[in-house]
Amino acid sequence: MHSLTEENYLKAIYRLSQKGLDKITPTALAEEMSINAASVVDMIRKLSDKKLINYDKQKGAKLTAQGNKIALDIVRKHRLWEVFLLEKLGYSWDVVHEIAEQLEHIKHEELADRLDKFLGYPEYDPHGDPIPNAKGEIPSIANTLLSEIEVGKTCQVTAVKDTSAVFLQYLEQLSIKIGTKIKVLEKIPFDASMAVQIEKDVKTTVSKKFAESLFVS
Amino acid sequence: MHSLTEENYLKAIYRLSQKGLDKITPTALAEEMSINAASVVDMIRKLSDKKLINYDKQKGAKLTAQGNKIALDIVRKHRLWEVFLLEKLGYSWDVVHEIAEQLEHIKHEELADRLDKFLGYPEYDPHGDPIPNAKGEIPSIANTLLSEIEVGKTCQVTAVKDTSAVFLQYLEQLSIKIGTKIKVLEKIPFDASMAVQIEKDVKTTVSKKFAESLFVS
DNA sequence: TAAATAAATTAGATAGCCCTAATTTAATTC
DNA sequence: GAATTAAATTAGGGCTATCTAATTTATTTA
Repeated sequence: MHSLTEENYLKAIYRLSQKGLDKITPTALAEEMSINAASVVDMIRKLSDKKLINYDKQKGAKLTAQGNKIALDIVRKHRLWEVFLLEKLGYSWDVVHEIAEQLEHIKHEELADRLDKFLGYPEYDPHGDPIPNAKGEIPSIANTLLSEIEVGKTCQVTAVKDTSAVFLQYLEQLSIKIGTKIKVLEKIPFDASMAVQIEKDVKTTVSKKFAESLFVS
Repeated sequence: MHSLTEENYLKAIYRLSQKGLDKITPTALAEEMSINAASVVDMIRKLSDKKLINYDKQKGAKLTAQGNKIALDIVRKHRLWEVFLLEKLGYSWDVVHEIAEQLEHIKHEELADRLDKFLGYPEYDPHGDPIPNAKGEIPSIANTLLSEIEVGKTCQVTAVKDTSAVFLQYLEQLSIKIGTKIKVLEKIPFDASMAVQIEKDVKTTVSKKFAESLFVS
């Protein structure tokens, strides 16, 4: 069996590789997990011994098939619980993450599947992240940023790239959620900010940072 | 903050005092928790230092007001999650306990209250145990055993005293659940077994052990 | 009450996961 | 390429929660 801590390492490795990091180094992991690099080195050895990752100083850490399966399972549970917390318990999307960080480690054979069924087999979590299905298949992921949309075009929010509470609260304030339509009215060359129209009424200006934190399609 | 382990000790102490044990000794706790008595002694010191319990070699361990509050909170969450698992995820009542053992430790300010609301403010868990409300008030508890019912009388199942999987599965097999009506047809003096009728049709004989494991009213 | 038994406690270890402070190794920069 | 800087690793601890093996203290029992 694997411990809660091991699961968190696997998840972090998964997350970093999803981010497109080609080489997952102890330092990168330490940074990601807010932990000391020396501790990471210990755990890397442990996970290697258990054949959950392969580690090579040149190539960094990579999940093995087995490690990937565990990581995906945690991610699946995390995102399902997020849906539960938001839809059933009425939590706001800036809070669900931290609770799901705990819930994702609850262990029981059928739990994920039963939860999945109860929630109606959702494909995306409240932040727009795809939920792996029981087979470990993942719906395609959004990759166009709001900042890439041309002036005059309208797009629809598919996911958030930044899931920090401050950003999510700001979105809440602007009434932006997954599915919200946004029309790009103008791009200001000076600071790459954008004038946008949110769902027929609201017009506002958002920063470069903002436009690069929202996925759209 | 208190650790998961501390919570489990507090819960065990609570459970033993609910069972009517007047003196909660290290040995009793060790037995209850399937743990070594020496470990218990250590933790008793720790919990005393934190003022969550009072310990006295003569009187044994007692929860302080603060310790009781934590224990009640865990019990509340445990029982609410059991209701969730049974009613929403369709788990059977012999399984919900072990999963709730994990879920009860999930920490978030409003979680218990939101779950409570979502479930419609249930008063009893699937085993008939009372669920403390947000104020820590507990509905009255069943205390009449099936074995105490006189011949000819009919009673109704309110709770199970024994929550082991084998017993619960046996009840399932007999179609006995909370609320089921049972009529006592005969008591056999030889071994204190009982002939009973379950809800108008089924007649069967149950052992002394069985009759002492079901609460009725 | 003395002896035997049981319970409580202490002492000393261990495993898991983390840390700081070297040290070694690799990558940059001058 | 030598010097500097950064990253990886090792060495040595710390803390929590557990254990086993004494030892001390109570409680029974003969």
